[in-house]
Amino acid sequence: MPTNFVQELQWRGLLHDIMPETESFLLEKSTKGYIGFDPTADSLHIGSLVQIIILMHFQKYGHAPIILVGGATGMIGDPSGKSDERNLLDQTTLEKNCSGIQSQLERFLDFNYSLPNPAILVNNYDWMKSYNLIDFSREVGKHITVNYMMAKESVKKRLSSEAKVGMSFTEFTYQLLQGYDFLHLYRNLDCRLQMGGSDQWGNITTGTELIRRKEGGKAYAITCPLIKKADGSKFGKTEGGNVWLDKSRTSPYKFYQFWLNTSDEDALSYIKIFTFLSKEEIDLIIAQHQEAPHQRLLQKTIADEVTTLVHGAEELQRAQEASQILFGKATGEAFQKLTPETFLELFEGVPQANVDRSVINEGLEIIGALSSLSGFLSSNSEARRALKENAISVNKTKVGQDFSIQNEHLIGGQYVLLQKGKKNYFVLKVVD
RNA sequence: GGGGAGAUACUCAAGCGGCCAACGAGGGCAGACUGUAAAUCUGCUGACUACGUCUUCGCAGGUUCGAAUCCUGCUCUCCCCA
Repeated sequence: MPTNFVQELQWRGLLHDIMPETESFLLEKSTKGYIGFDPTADSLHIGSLVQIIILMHFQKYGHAPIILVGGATGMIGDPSGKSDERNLLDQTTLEKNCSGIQSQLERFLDFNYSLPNPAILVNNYDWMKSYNLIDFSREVGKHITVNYMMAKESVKKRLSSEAKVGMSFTEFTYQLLQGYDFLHLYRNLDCRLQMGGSDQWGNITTGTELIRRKEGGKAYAITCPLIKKADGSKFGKTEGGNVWLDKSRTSPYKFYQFWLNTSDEDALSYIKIFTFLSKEEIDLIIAQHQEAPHQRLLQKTIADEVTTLVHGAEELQRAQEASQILFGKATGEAFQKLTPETFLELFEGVPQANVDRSVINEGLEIIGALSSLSGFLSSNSEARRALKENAISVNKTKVGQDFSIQNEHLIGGQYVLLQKGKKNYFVLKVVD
């Protein structure tokens, strides 16, 4: 059994790099630690979920987690892990994004002030906005040499020949701003620890260095590995793009499905990273999974746990029911018996288009229904192609090129389900 | 400022006057197989009123019966020197 925060991260595979003495420091007393979140969108995605979970563990072991929303640093753009210069975000977008992220985080961490270690949320725009260039140069710039900054991996990479474009001064300065954040939190909130993905190590150490030189203080750092998929592709992406935590961007059903589709290999590590199950429970599940891999107990457990964490038990149940209907035995006839209510719940978040009832009365050609009329597929050519490849189903039944949609195909007299392949759905809604 | 190289579809990358809607690779999509997985095999991957037609090879002109391919100008990128 892990007895402290660092051990917990360690057995879960969440520990990549740690500054010496960090573990003993955390054992000494309850402290504060922060992770920065980039407000590049108004919702967090599952990439950030790892960071959130780390903060949850952190709070669980009696420390106070600080969330720093990068309202100011978001305006600059972190060069870490990027080979191109980033686009700058404008201020209104940033404000909107910051507030979106804040409200999401409240779900995961306890902000209750009566606790000894409540979560705290800060936005670096608050102290950066009025910080002028002269002060910055004198207070921060003076203490860090360019030589030191150039030695960082994130900078080196951009200066080397493998980079396609040069690095702007703006991005070069980024590490100083992030370093200053740490200094600011150290001074004002007595924050002694910064955590983040392993790509942040350089930026974090600029902060600890700054604290050492300015204040003669000791600050600590922990990074976690970047989550990778066994096949090398990027974690957290699906055909539809990012997997978001906001249910209006990624429906709970899709979210559930994302985890359910995890490969066996990845699932072994994900269950430790993304669930709060104990080591004993996890070992048991893995053993059972290996007995009967086709049951996919491992994936189901992860999907259940994470969906509950992010969307709650009620949404999980719906996602499970939806999955049952879509991937269970229900096909063709059974499917067509659905009530419009259930149908709608199932396909909440699935793209929709309206069609006039008169069109259906005359019989709607499948090619038109797929492309020009609905926009499900981008062209008639693509529709023809898909039909030729036997990829199109209407109401879970495969159809060919000459199929046309009639009144009898309507579910509850109102809906038709179009489908390309196994996982791409589209709903046609008939309107009078 | 001087010299050199280059810009081709989602990405990389062939093609260097007609046989080019454009080799190949990657990616993506689909089908078979399966566990809603992985691996593997197969097909597709500019558009359309579709055995035909139309629009694409940085941008704008020109030469030619005919150009992604030749010429001129422009824009942008990279490399070397200062």
